[in-house]
Amino acid sequence: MHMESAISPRRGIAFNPCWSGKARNATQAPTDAAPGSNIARLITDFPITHRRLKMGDFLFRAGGEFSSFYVLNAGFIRTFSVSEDGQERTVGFHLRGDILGLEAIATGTYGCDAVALDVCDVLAIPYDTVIEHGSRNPDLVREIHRAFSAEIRSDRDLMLNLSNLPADGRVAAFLLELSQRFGSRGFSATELQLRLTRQEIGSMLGLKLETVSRAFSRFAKLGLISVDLRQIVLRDIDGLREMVDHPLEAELRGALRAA
Amino acid sequence: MHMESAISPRRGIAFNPCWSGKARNATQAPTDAAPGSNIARLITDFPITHRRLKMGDFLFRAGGEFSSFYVLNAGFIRTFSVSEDGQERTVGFHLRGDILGLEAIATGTYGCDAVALDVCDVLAIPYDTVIEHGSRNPDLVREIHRAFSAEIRSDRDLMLNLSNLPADGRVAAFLLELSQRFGSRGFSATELQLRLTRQEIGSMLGLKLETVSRAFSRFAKLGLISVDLRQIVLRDIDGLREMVDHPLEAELRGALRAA
DNA sequence: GTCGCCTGTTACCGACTGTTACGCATTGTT
DNA sequence: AACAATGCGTAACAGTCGGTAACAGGCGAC
Repeated sequence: MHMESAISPRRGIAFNPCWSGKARNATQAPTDAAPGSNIARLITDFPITHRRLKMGDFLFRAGGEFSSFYVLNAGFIRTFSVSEDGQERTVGFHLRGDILGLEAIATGTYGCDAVALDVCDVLAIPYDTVIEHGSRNPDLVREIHRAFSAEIRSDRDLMLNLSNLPADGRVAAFLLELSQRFGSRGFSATELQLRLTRQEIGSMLGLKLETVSRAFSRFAKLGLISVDLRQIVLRDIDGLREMVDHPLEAELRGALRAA
Repeated sequence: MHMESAISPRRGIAFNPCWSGKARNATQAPTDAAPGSNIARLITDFPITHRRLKMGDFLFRAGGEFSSFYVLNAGFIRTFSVSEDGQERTVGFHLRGDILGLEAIATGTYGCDAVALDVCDVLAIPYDTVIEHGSRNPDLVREIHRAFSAEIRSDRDLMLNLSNLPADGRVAAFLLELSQRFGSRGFSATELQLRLTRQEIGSMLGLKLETVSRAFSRFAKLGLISVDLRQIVLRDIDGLREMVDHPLEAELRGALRAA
């Protein structure tokens, strides 16, 4: 069906261990950095299948039958759901180390679509095998719970942002969160290569693409960032934080400084 | 500290089995109805402590050390988080059968405050004991995963609503969701006793209290509901659904019918 | 009883965001 | 090379929602 990706089963796993480890943001719990890596490390004695995706391939589709969840080993994946009227709404943007498909356990079917934004390498972890291993490996169970729990946390955070911040604040928060996740995974925390269109970003933040565009333009004018299409350079992290915490003042101060 | 509630340890559990069972909404997965009940049923051979709360008591506070999660057996609980600037934002409204505290596993501390809106009876389920039991009871592990997963799902749904619906749509969706949850737990699905202030509802939906108030008034004027302070009677469920799906048309049609 | 406090309702105004439209650059196709 | 399609930036306009304020009702303290 939609499984045109290469499959490469092996014994043991080859989870890329090359993230530099130095968490840039000291306030962040280590489990947040890459929930998937710990789980992958704990699963050492049964075959894991690698799935390779090329750009545009689907890792899973909404409604598809659940049997495995996935740990993203390399590449970028966007998850989104499509409403009855055809509107596509981005749910998340995933980097190396992220876990996908956890939300499918409750109903037995995936709740959203997951599409590769780049060439990806994904570990498929069969759920039944996890359950089986869990009975003799409590650490694995704990680690899975941590991953679940972290997922709930970050969803909650996003929710609070969505419901309480104006457009500029949301966009600033989005950039900061992305920066922090990139940084903790060994990418540059200041030079962000967005793989999402304005449209996709907007649909994740509850904004229209023009609004996202305006926010980027404003930030650039205030010297907070530099924008070149999907290449964003963060120039004033504190300024962006200020934009999240006190959107109005930040706007005013920036305007004064520019004048 | 803040643990002034009565504690009554027992062997085995006495999870109130009196919900009528007939799920009113056939489209709903049974696990959604009361995730906690299944878990409670699976834990039969170790002591569970009941905690009784009176109105205003806290079940847990944000930042408090995590050791147990909780299944609400009777009563109503509101969870909320407080931002640095003192703003209080409602995270959820919980009924009998709901599980609380799952988000705490990742960091080891609770992520929000949970306060009783009424006299409550809560089962405290020590996490360590769950892990221990999980090793010989895979069904328990699965059930916990289902609860986690369902939590993520419902958070996502709420998130999509928040980011994509106008004020009226959000309020209508809130009422419908509440109706369905009340119904599936044996309460009336049409006569809702809100235990939340307009302020608290608004902070959950990303709206100001006046906006919530106005939405209620509009709905009442359109004959969709009757409002008497926190007592709401749903009079036109389909009309409310229409308000969620096509807010503009619903408003117009209603106005025409009223004229 | 009266006062103060809290919750809730309603009105008015202003700010922000969505809508629409247009222009431009890039990419890939014919 | 010309063309269409897509992504992106900008501007004018309109609609929605939040801020402020005034008022009513319930409730407890005094």
